[in-house]
Amino acid sequence: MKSDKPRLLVILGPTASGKSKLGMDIAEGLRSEIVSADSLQLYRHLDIGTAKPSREERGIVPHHIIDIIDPDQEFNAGKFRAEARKVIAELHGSGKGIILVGGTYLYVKVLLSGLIEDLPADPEIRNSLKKLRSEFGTGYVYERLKSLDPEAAARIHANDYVRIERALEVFYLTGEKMSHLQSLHEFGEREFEYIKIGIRVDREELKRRIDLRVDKMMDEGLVEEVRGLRLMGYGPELKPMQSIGYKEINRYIDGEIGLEEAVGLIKRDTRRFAKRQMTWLNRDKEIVWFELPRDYEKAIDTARRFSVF
RNA sequence: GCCCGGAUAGCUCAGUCGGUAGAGCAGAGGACUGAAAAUCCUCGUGUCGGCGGUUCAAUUCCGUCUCCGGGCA
Repeated sequence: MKSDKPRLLVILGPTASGKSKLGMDIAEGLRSEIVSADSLQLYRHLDIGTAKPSREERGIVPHHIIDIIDPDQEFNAGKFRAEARKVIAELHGSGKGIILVGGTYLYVKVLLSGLIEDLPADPEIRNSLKKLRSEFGTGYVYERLKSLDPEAAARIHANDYVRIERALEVFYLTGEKMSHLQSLHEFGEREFEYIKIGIRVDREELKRRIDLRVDKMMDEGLVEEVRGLRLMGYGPELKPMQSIGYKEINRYIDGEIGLEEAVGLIKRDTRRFAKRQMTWLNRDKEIVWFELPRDYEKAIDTARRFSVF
């Protein structure tokens, strides 16, 4: 029974696990294109530090949702969802295979399972909440959430300001409790057919790969890239400039730390990031796992069989 | 060779007026519904350098040995 839902091959794995290469290898010769679910590769001018696929690679296999906004533009999971659905509809319409390569699990999740509708971010509400926080402290803001939406407060830690702010924002935006809206939604949407392929890499091996990759970024001129961004007027306070690699190099440029120290911190933070990514992936029971590099051929084989179907 | 310091968690060190010990960093695990490469939570047993002695009890006091600093010859 053939459905006309778009079919997605989803490739998941921690940073530096070889997702992009695997995606490319699968796509080649399959009339497939890659949709990137990466919260940083979508910024222009952040190339080296985000390990963005090169021009040549993108010439061989078209990539989408890369280089779509400037570093000072706002982006979020909701915008990703809208953009990705649009791209996928187009690809599906022209009969192309679709490979979703995801480093940002939240983006993959909201694309595949939906998002509470009509709940955009509101900068004004956020700013006034931030003012409240700086005046009276996070605890005060948390108490407010407790009185307005105790269920949400119970699930959010008193120090997790980002989530406290969002839950309050939702309440002020809609007059409804975020906890209630979440219980209605529960990620129940199934708009696509998909298979999730997960890449597992031995911990020591991943550490080696991360170290190598960071050294390579330095050789390729990460410092120059960050200097260039600063010259273009993109300051260290911007969201993408606070991400791993950019944050540390900015501190180096501003004389806070030495270059070697910066490189060490990038490696460490990348390792920690990979662990956080794995926390998501380990919990996702839909993932079919492949140990790399050992199961490389097997992974490609499984993917092709799904795509050709 | 002599004198003075050190030797305690993977690393740097604190501490126990004698009752088998704890910080920082590193590391590990977890949460996550428009900031997500963000944000946040939890986790510290280790021959307290070896061997003797004193003591009800020694990682702690004493002796001795080993190693590492520094100084004097």
